[in-house]
Amino acid sequence: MSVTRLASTGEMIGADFFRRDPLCCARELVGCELIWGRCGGVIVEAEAYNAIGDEACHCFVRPSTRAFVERNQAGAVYIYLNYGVHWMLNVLVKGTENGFVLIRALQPTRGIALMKRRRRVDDERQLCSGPGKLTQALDITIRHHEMNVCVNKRFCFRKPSHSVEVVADRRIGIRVSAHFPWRFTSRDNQHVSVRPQMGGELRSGE
DNA sequence: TTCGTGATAGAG
DNA sequence: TCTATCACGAAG
Repeated sequence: MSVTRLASTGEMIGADFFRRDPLCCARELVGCELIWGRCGGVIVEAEAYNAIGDEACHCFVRPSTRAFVERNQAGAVYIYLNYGVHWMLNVLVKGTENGFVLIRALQPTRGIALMKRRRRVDDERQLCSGPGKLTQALDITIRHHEMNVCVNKRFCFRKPSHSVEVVADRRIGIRVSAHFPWRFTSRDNQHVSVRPQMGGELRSGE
């Protein structure tokens, strides 16, 4: 009986990774493992937000977000409370284009029992299959805001041990600029928050 | 489908 | 001060 292992190589992702552009970072983060203290999981869903020309990015409407970009280095986490309930985990990309990657879903790999207690669910698919779920499972809150994930081995990203097939489709949950195909998911993965639309993959001319 | 929840920003 | 908005999730 074969079991799919989703372990990472152990090689930590450095700041250079985030000194490029948000699309490229979001796409390549799929398959990487997020380590957060005693817990972690493989990223199976991520979205890109561009600081310039993207109405859905907080930079478009929030002066405080633009200030965050100015004062922080690539790899800093940007955390905010959504709908008064859910913390959102983003990573600052500061390079050829500035912006953020929103981490939207994980396939749990470590600290699963602890995450189940925090989430008060037993089904592993319910642990981290959404941006608000994963922050609850990993106990990510505003206290982590502005922490840099490229300098601390306890809170970092690790490169994948194997390549993953990535699907690009429209971003979800936003009311503006949703047409950009800037959501990246791991193909057929059961831990993705919402399955990509049929035919929603990257097509030429989009 | 509806609704809770609080940070943020902008108007008055 | 007041109000609109919001990258969500759970319940029904």
